Amino acid sequence: MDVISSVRAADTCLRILQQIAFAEQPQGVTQIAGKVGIAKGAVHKHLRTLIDHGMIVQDPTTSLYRLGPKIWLMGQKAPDGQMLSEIALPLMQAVRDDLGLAVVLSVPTPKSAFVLATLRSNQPIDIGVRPGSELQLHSSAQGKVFLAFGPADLWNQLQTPLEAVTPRTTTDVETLRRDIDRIRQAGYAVAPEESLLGINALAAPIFSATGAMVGSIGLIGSIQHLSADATPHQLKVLLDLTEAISHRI
Amino acid sequence: MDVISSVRAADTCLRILQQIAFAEQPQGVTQIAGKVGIAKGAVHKHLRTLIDHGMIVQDPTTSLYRLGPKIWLMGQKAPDGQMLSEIALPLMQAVRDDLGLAVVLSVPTPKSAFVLATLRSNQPIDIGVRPGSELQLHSSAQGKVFLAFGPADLWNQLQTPLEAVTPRTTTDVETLRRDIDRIRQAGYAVAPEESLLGINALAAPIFSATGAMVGSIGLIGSIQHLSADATPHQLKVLLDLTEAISHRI
DNA sequence: GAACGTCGTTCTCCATATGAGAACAATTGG
DNA sequence: CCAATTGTTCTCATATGGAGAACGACGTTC
Repeated sequence: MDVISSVRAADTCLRILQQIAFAEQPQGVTQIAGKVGIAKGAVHKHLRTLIDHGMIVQDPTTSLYRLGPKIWLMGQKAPDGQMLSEIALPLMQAVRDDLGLAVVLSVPTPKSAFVLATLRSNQPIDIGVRPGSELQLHSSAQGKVFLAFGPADLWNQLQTPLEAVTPRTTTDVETLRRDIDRIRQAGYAVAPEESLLGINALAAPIFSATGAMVGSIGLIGSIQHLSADATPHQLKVLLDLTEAISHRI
Repeated sequence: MDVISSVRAADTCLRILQQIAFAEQPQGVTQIAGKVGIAKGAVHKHLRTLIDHGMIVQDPTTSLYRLGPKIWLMGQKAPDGQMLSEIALPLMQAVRDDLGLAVVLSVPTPKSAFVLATLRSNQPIDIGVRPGSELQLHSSAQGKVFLAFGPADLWNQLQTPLEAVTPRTTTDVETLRRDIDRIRQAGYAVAPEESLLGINALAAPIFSATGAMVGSIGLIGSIQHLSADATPHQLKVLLDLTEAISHRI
């Protein structure tokens, strides 16, 4: 029962680490145990391990846990993020100001689209995506971009049956495949209300100099501002943006 | 035999992650297995787990492993590093240019002094410390600063018997205790040839606004440039630096 | 101030996940 | 073409991780 396995305890450890990393505030043992779904005692052992490595620290007064210095240094050494978001963010900003839509930068993981940086829309009712979120491959515009332009084995990572996140999510594999083919031809993806009713997304890929897909930009907006058929202006701005970023990498 | 335990597999996982993070180049399975000291097969399982979480990525062409985007984002969210090194680095730079010695910023972990950032000396033969290194508490100037000014339980974390890194390392606990007392009074530590023969270090603590010790600055140089009795000028520059940093946190 | 609720921490114990080691597959270089 | 590297997968005995309960330390409430 070991076949093609990963390490359970390590998985738990990383889930705990993520929980702490992407929480708004320092977390307590009970809180973490609840979210990760394992016993308090076990979580405590993991936290001790993480502390021993300097990955997290425990506030001496509140006894809550937060990220430690080693994580920061490791982050400095991660190659892609730095470049992508230093190059991409200024350009994204211009697009957000032009269109008034939320702009999202994400990169592919083996099973999702990982949100690296976001700019919230500047509308009164603003829409945003939390950095650190992972968007499903089949129910988001950025995910579908990755399926269309990413490595072939991404397709195999798809969890079937496809989860119906909303009534408008594509759950039929064959339909999805045709959608992906269309996206590959068009060079961009739309996902009207596939992740959340009332919300639409438009996304296009970013390529490195070697031609490999390294990420994507997504525009997010309510169906009022971003219809299922994107306006030519929105499309042009998006594709100009992704091309500009691709060009500078 | 569980008592006061941590999680072995998680420990292994984090050691592997560090190995990848602080290596100069992308690492292969065999290389990692060698350095971490566990079987290749086991390492492979851990790497798969880390990939599943987006912590690392495997280069498709070379099949080597390097840090992934999630680490970068987590690094952005780590609170202390950002502040410390944004505030400290410019001030450190001035000191390096003034004295020509290597300047090291480190923070305490439960069992070591963790090197966050360094400026190498600008001499022809330059001396430096790798960021990500962990200096022992008893055999380095910065470690002794932490013992003197840090939380009391750091002292209990000391591995006895004390390892004799060099012939001049203090290995007697009582001698070390007296040394620490002296450091606490003087406000700075020296560690002539205690880590490496021919090399001396001078260090002083950084305090937060609440009076807690949050890190230290170390000056590193050959015994020619930095003698066991530091010059008044060197001492003044160091203490001015740590005070300036403490003041701005 | 006593009884309560909640927190972080520690303990015991058993099903089981883990890591050693060997074998396999896939490259690479001589 | 063989030899010597890699990265990957497999099997299996045994160490180990997680459930659950109990503990000690706070803070709150009546």
